Amino acid sequence: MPIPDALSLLTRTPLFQGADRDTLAGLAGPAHVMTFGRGDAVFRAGDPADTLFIVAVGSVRIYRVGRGGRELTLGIDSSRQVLEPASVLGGETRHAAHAQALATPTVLLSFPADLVRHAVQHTPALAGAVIAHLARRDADTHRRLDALVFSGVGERLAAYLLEHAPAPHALPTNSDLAALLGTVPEIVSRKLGDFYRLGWIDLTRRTVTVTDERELQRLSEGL
Amino acid sequence: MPIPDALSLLTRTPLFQGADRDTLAGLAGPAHVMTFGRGDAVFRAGDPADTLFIVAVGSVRIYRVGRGGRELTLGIDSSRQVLEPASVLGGETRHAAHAQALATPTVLLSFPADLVRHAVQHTPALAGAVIAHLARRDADTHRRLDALVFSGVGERLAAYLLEHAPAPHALPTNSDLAALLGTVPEIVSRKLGDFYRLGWIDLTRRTVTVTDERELQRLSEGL
DNA sequence: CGTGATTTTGAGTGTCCTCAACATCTGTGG
DNA sequence: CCACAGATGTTGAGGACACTCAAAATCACG
Repeated sequence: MPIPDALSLLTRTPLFQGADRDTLAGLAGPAHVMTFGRGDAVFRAGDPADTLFIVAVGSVRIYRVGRGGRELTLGIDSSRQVLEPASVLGGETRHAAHAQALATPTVLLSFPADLVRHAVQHTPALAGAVIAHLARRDADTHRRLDALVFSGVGERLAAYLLEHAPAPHALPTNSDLAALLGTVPEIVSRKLGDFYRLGWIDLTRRTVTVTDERELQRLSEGL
Repeated sequence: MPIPDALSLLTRTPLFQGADRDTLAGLAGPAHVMTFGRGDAVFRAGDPADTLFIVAVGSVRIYRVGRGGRELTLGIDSSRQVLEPASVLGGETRHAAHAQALATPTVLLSFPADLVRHAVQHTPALAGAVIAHLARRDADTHRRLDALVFSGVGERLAAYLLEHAPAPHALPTNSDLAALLGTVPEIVSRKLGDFYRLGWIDLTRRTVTVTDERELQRLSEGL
């Protein structure tokens, strides 16, 4: 499990494409390496957002908690992704969501937020990459909004399967899927069962494969 | 109905705070003035996103259309707001949503997107303002996401009333409210009726006032 | 004062959620 | 290799909520 050094990770981080080596080297200096185990909290909503984390190894789930402990996953960041860039790079002082390591080990590099903000300010190419990245996130989130308003769990699950299971795919737990789709585990179970009975997916030992892409497509688009 | 000249509008546009006068003057040159009436389409989803619009007079609704013609309002931009900054400033080539003028007249200034992008690239203070703005939008949209997942129409309507009607407030039509809250007009009507009967709001000739802030607050937080 | 849009209300339906019981899987230690 | 415990998955029943369709009432405006 090699832990890449800060500089080589930075140069391969999509968000930082376009920054010259010197700028990145200046950031790499004060970097810290942090290691987490599955389930560990990286930060919690309300914590000061004074650190920028980049995933080196493993992955991290960003989520919010609602009434009754129900969770909504906002995103999952794996290698070379930046956690909650909006909170840290826009001047937010506190995190708006929780972050939790998904794998053991999950290795993160941490950078002082003000240093990163400074580098972004003074490196036009970097600023451009950050803007493009935030814009893309904005578009994604809006797509998710209208999926929640305009379609049901069936549609959203079908879309998930089409995206992840053209080839055999190891399903997350029903709880994880539910948090991703904005529902509860029982409903995920029922819908998966429905799809299986309809012959649209194959499902053995938590491995799914889409077998009738056409029908799932039809469903995900709402008939 | 004075139409401000492009430069003075630009200098007072929040998104462009921090740019020096010369930069803005360079943008103001190629600006066009466009006038719309209530209901006119400014652009539609799928249109090329090669123009940046800033509202000078009136307001513009950004929305998406789902199955059965149901609409979801993503945002309403009024004076000095920039329309769909994410599409135009992040390198998107097409608009992801529709935009429609809400008032007669609605006056917009239009700027070539590549010019604006260029200015943003080369003016660090501008880039910083754009990043902060996009980050704020990101946070807002995530708040909306979890409101949709974790709470019902009643909660969302209560939150709307608390935000807009501490003082008497002219209600939009039920259809408009429904598009804002992610539901249908009939439900808005019923919920407003409930609140009225409970004595939580006063409602005369489409003007609402919150009369029992405490109860609405309780509801909007889910008991 | 009439016409078209909007609001209100009723009735019926479907989806999702909750709670609870039961089944299955996974990994551990005997 | 088996037995067990805890986690996860499945299924049933009941209820809450939002949506649809349709009719009636009200409003806005010329």
